[in-house]
Amino acid sequence: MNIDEVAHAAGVSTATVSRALSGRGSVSPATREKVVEAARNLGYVVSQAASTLASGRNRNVGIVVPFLDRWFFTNVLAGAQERLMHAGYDITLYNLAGRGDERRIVLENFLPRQRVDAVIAVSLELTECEVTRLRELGKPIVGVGGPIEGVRTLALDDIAASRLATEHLLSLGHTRIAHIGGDAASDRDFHMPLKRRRGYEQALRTAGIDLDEHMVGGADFTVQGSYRVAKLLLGRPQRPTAIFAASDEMAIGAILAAQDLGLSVPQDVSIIGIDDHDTAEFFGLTTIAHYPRAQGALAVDILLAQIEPNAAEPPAETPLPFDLIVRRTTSRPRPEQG
Amino acid sequence: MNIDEVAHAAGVSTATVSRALSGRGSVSPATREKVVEAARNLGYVVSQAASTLASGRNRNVGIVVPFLDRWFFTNVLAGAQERLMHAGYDITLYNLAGRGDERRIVLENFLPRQRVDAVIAVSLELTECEVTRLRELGKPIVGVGGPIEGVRTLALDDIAASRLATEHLLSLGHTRIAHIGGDAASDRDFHMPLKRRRGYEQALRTAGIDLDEHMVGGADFTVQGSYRVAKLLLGRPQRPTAIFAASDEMAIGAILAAQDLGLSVPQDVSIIGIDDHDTAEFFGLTTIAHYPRAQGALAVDILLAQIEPNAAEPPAETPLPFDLIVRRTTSRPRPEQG
DNA sequence: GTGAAAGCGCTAACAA
DNA sequence: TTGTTAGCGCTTTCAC
Repeated sequence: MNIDEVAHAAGVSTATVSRALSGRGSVSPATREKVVEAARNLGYVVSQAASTLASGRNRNVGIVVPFLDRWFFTNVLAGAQERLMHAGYDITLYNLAGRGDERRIVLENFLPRQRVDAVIAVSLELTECEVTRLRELGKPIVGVGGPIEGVRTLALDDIAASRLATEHLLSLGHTRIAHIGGDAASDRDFHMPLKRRRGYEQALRTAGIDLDEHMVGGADFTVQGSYRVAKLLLGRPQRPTAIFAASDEMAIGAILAAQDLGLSVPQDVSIIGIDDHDTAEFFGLTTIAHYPRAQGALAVDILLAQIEPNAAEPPAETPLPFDLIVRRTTSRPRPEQG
Repeated sequence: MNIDEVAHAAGVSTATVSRALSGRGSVSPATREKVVEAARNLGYVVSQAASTLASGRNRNVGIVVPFLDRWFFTNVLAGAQERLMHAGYDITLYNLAGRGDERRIVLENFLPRQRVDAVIAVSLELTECEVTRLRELGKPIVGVGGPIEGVRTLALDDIAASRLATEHLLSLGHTRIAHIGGDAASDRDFHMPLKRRRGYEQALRTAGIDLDEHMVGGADFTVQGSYRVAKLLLGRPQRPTAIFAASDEMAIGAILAAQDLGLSVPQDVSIIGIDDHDTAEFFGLTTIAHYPRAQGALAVDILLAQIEPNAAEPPAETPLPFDLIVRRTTSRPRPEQG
C-alpha cells in the first residue's frame, strides 16, 4: 500500500496525493476530497521513512531525561507528550539513568541518527563537550529545568522560589528555620539544590538572621532520605520551629519524622516544600507550585515555532510562574516558653 | 555527510560501507577497520530514514501506556527502555492519558505510520475493534500488565498474588480482613482490581470465612483515596484487624489512616499491599513484590527475538514471579478482649 | 491546480 | 570479499 495506489485510485498523480494529504502546496477542494477518500478506503498512511528521506522532516521530537521515575520528569514528559501528539509529532524518549555509559551512547549514537527534528533536554547538566555535541546536531534544542550553556532553557528561578518559601516562614514569625536540601551526590549532578539553598540563605540574611550550619541538612530528594535528616534536625535541643525542604517529597519525609517524634505539624514545626506534588494536597502541605506539565508544553511550543513552517509566534521569554500555596503545614510558631 | 563520502574516504564502495557499519554481510577485518575509521573521522552516522526505507527495519519500538505518572508504568517503561537502548533501538512513547481522543489518534494515526518495528502495550484494556487495528499493523506485539486478546501478554497472576497476600494475613491468625480495591471507574477501565478482589475472596472462602461486603472498600489507587476508605473501614464498631490493599500506595493510605485514628500498625491493624513500591521499605510495608522493571525488560526480549535476525531464543512462557516480602506492618492480631 | 521526473541516502540482490 | 545497481516511497522543483 503506497502512494501510487492511492494516486491511481483517485485518478491523480502521486504529487497531488502528496500535496493533498500533507497540506502543503495547493490542491483544489474537489481533488483533495477525492484523494482523502481514496486514502481512507485503502487504509493508506504515509510512510514516515520515505517522507523523511524526501523532505528532511521527521515529525519527531526527542526528549532526554535523567530519570524516569521522578515526579518532575514524568510531568514534564507528560506535558510535552500531550502537546506533541496533538501537533502530529511522535516523541522519542531517551533516558540517561543507568550505570554511566548511557549518556555517551545517547549523545553519540542515538541523537545524531537524525531521527528527530528537535530535542528537549530535561534537567540535564552537561559537560562542555556534551553541549558541543548536542549543538553540533544543528537541531533546535530547548532545556527544561537545568540551564544548558547557550541553549534556551525553561527553568524555575530556584533562588527566588526558595526565597519566597523561606519568607513565608519568616513572615509567620519563625526565626529558627532549618533547610533540607541536596546531599553531596545530588549537588554534584545538579545545580538546583545549591540554588535552593542559596535562596534560603538570602532570605535569612535579609531578615537579619545568622546562618547556622547545624540548621541545614542534605538528603537525596526522597521521602526516606529526608525523614532521616529531619529526625536529626528535630532531635536537637534548640530545634527549629520550621523546616523548608527543597522538594515536596522531602517535606513529606519531614512531616512523617515530626509525627514520629511526637511533634505536631504545624503547632510544633511548620513545614514547607517546593513542587506541589500530587500528594501535597493530601498532606495539607504548604508549598511553592511550579507546574512541570506546563513547562513541558511550553518547551514544545518553543520548538514547534522553530520547525513548523507556519507555526505560531514563539512564546515570549517570560520567567516561569511559581506560586505560594498555603495549606495546613505552616503557621505561627508557638510562643517561646520559659 | 552521507555514505558516499565515507566510501570515498575509505576507498571502498557504498555497499561495503553499509556492510561494515551495520554488521550484516561479510567484510574483511582490514576493510572494516578502514571504514570505521573513516566514518569516525567524518563524524558519520547512518541516516535512519534512508536505512529504514531501504531495509524495512526501523530499530524502533513503540510503547503505549495509559498514564505516565504511575509507578507501575514508569517502571515498566524504564525497564524496557534500558534493554532497548543497549540493543541499539530507539523507543517511541505513546501516552493514552488525556481527554479521550488520544486512544483513537494513537491507534489510527501514529502506530500505522510504520515508524516502529514492534509495540509494547502496557496495561491496555482494548476494545475488540482496537485489538483488530493493532493486529492489522502486522507488527509483533506484546502486552504487559493487561491481557490483550490474541496477544502474548506478561501479566502478574493477580488472583494468585492476592490470594498469597490474604493467606499471609490468615496465617497470622486474622479473620476480620478488609480489602481496599478499585472503585467503579478503575474497575471499568481495568480488570486488575477485580482479579485482586477475586483472590482475596478465594482465600477467605478457602479458610471458611464468610465474605462481608462491609469489609470491602473501593478507591482510585491513590494514597489519598485509600486513606478515606480506610478511615471508614477502621471507624466501624467491629473493625477489621487487617487490611489487604490492592496496591502499595493504597496500603500506605491505610497506614496513615490508622495512625490518624490512633491505631498502631501492626498491633491494632495489620496492613499488606501489592507492588513493592519505592517507598514500601520506608514504611516497613509488608507486600507482594512483582518487579515491573523486569517485566519491561522481558517484553523487549520477547520482541527482539522476533525482529532481530540472529537474536537469542525467545524467553519461555513462564509465569511472572511474585514474592511475599514480610516487613513490619503485619503481625498476629491482638488477642480478643472481652 | 496538476503532472513528470529527479532525487533523498541507504540496502540487498546479483555479479564479479 | 567487494562492487554495481536497482529500488525503497515519498516530496518537490519545474513545466504546463
